[in-house]
Amino acid sequence: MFFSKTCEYAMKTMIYLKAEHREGVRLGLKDISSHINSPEPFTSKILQQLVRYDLIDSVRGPHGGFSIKDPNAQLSLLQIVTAIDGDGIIRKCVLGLDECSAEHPCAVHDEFVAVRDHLASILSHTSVKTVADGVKNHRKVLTR
Amino acid sequence: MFFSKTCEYAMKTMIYLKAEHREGVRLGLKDISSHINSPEPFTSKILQQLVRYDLIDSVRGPHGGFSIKDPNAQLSLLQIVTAIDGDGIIRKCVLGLDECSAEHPCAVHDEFVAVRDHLASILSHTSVKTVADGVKNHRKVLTR
DNA sequence: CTGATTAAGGATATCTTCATCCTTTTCTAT
DNA sequence: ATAGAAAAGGATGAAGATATCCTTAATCAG
Repeated sequence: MFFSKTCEYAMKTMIYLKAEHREGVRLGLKDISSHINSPEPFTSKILQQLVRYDLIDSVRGPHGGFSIKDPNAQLSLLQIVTAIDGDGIIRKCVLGLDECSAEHPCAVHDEFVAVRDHLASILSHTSVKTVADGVKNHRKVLTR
Repeated sequence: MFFSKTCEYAMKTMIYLKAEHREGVRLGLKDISSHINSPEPFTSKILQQLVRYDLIDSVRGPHGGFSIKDPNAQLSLLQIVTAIDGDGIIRKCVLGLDECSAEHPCAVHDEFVAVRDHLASILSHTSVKTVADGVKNHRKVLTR
């Protein structure tokens, strides 16, 4: 409910690719969608988006597949979310007003600034690596 | 982005009705939708929902219109949100998993529990009355 | 070079959300 | 009683999100 289905699958994909990452190894569409429990053709489109956003690499043909673009870069959940859903959840007024700020606040602005800052902080401070480590250790899951 | 358009309009409607409330006075569809900047026919449907959820009263005919059901009851934003959007934003897994809990956590469960609790707390502790007072004082707005 | 494999791309289908329109019902004032 | 006003209800339309399918392009193994 926080994020679009596309964004959910994108996050799970990135976490899975990170958790399973090994130098020179690529993971195929079937592998990915089965492990994150997502519809194959739809996941294919999302993988294309992630390639265009330079978050992952792709190679066609036998032993082709997908791998995270820069395994050493520090990637946050916020980067994935903003690439797919945009920054609306962080920036847009809760009541849908075009102009809403501390100077010109909507009826509930003051009540929600803290929640949105909290969300933004969690998103920007949570790295895909950290989350992927939890999955590798089998303490956290991507399905069920 | 947090809430559906329907829910945004519903919240603005409830806040407006509360702010303008006077004993025995009703506000019409045109009045409401113009003051909260929402499409009239769509707002009409939402008003019907709010009547069914017992959040507002309606009267037909000349001098008919809408008014909040129980002006003395303490109504929170959470009650409006759950009536319209359900409790998904509070309860559903951020990654869309059916089973996700502290015992069986998804990859990002631990990172998001605090944010969701924060949101739930704000929603349940913010009363429509408090928010409507800000609008009455012209410190907060419902349009632009 | 050829065939098998896998991702990319384009067209299309389905579902939900957002939105409008028209008719019916109810209520008030005269 | 009747006419006008206003909400209720039902049918429908438009747009976006979600999802699928089929063809094309790239890559690799033999």
